[in-house]
Amino acid sequence: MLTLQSESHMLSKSCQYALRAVVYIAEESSTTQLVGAQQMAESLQIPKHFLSKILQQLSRNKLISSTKGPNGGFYLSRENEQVTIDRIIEVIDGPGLFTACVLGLPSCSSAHPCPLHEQAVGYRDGLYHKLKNLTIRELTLVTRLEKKESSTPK
Amino acid sequence: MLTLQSESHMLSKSCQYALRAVVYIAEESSTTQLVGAQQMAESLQIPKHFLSKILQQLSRNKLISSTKGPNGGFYLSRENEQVTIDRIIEVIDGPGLFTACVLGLPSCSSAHPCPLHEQAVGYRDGLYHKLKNLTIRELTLVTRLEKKESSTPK
DNA sequence: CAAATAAAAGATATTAAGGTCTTCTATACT
DNA sequence: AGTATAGAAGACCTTAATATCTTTTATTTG
Repeated sequence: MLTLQSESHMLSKSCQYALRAVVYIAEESSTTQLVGAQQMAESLQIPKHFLSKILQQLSRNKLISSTKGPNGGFYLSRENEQVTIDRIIEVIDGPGLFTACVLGLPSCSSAHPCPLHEQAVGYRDGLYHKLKNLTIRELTLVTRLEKKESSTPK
Repeated sequence: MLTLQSESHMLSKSCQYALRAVVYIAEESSTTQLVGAQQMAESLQIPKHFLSKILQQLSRNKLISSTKGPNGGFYLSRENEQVTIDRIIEVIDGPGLFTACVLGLPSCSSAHPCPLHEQAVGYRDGLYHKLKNLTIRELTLVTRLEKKESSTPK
């Protein structure tokens, strides 16, 4: 474990940033009060310009909304709030995570499964199904609920 | 989806190679007939020297065995056959995949869950449990079974 | 013991992800 | 209209993963 080590993390850093940013936008912004990339980068401890790129990409793909100029920033439209988490992952990391073979075999499929196919697919499809039905808005509600619970004295 | 794209794959390429190699060794080698890195690289279509490094790392960590010299190569000892798949992933990619937060938050835990914690942990732990109880030997048996099934005429 | 073989080791190259900086453009407000 | 603000865009740099090449060491076999 000296030289070789990838620290595989399932989602790329870009994608992790994207998800954290979207949650932040959902929580901190409203149609009257937008949230800037600057502020977001500081609060989330993400390099500003790198975050900007990610936000732009999400914006271009209509997953979040933005306005330029003074008091500009990012926010979620009604439509954006219904965007599901799998879409964000798909836009940033591509569809590979939920479709590609765990062993990277192009020929692997349910008809010609690799040795790990069955083990992996169950896990993957389950998560995919949840994420496909989990909207940005719902995700923040979950968070608020969890926060409330964890602040309850035991 | 133009410039930014990570093609996240859950397991690093090194790790995918490692798993494919281990399966290959389990299937093709015996205590009398070892399998060389050369042959393995050709059969599995993996860069030879890169594969060698991975095999060395597995060998150093006692997950596979090797002997040098003519007719040398890699094989699985009795102990190696009982090695579980999670160990291979751990040695190559580190323990992160099964412990780190999906969003990359260091503070995330079941006590202080991130918004995706519950969604991710259930499936992750499920897969981990399976891999932790799946030995190299068992994995090849699964493969053989699947091959047999897929060769059965419908 | 010499020659051949094959893994081990390590230096080096390539590529892609991650991160930074500068310039440009749209918008709001005076 | 002019100026300040903040996102958009793109060039550029750094680091880590991936890949290649060369040398060394251990082992077998004649």
